[in-house]
Amino acid sequence: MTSNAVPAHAPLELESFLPYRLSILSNTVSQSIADEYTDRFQLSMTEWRVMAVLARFADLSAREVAERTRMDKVAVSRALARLVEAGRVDRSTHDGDKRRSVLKLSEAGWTIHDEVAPMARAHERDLLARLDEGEQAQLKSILDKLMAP
Amino acid sequence: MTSNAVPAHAPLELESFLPYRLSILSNTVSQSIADEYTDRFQLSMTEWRVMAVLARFADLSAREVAERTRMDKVAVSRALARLVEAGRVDRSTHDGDKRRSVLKLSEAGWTIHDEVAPMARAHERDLLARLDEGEQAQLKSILDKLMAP
DNA sequence: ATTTTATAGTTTCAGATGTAACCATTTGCA
DNA sequence: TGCAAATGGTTACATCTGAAACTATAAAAT
Repeated sequence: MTSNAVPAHAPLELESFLPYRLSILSNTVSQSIADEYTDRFQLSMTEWRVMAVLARFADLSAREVAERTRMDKVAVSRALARLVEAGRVDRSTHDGDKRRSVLKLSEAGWTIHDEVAPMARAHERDLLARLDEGEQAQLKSILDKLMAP
Repeated sequence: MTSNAVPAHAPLELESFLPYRLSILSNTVSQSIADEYTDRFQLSMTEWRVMAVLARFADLSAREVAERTRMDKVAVSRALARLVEAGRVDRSTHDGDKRRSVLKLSEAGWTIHDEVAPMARAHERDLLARLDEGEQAQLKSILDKLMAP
């Protein structure tokens, strides 16, 4: 009497489940980049992200760094403490608002940045080399749509 | 004398840097799914991943679960400890090899699975709804290429 | 002006994570 | 056979992480 049967379970097919695939791909890529700088510069992935944002936008506050990196403000606070301690980021106080910090890469910070950034770009290039021109454009456009607010 | 100038720093443009975009997208998607089951079932993201794999492939060993989820074997061991403790996974010992465990979802595990899996699929559907048919096929094909070994 | 509310940032605590060391069992091979 | 190397899995440790509580300052409301 199969007409009364309990509906079969419907497990996710992880191999083709988009959130799962994105997670695997993202972790693989980020980790392989991080592997190149963590040992060499004693730099964590969160610290590098903060540095990359400060390289692009100077004089941000910690909150603005958190917004741009999409990291937790606590994580940013801790990453900054280490970066300032290591002399890689200069921190001062905002003129008109003593709560806000004003952050920028130091000389030493820029030196590290200028070594790590090309490595990161090389990884991106290697990854994109698996796609032809058209596919690269498609990917960009698709990510735009998936990430639209 | 600009011909002698030091080369300008070349910061990454994070907005368009692929590894960064993948990371943001992946975290946003996975987290929004997890938000729906963590509180309701006291289930962590790693635990859910283990359950999803065991739903699809029964009688795996812990090492096989680690392979399929791409999680660390320690993370798997701990997730399994909690799942077994909570009665969501049944663990026995392999007949011919006393080192290996044999894992499967329990009744209670299946009950939870059958609530969470449709939620996860709904999220994937909502995400893919931002793309037309052609784009969905392109994305699939592009991910295949980016994730090829 | 004074009080309330909001914001920037840090600290604390409790849980999660990865690496390395570890135990038990099995396999390979002398 | 017996012993070294490999494998499945857990434990210990040190680090990292997020939520909530906290401090200091600024903005808004009365």
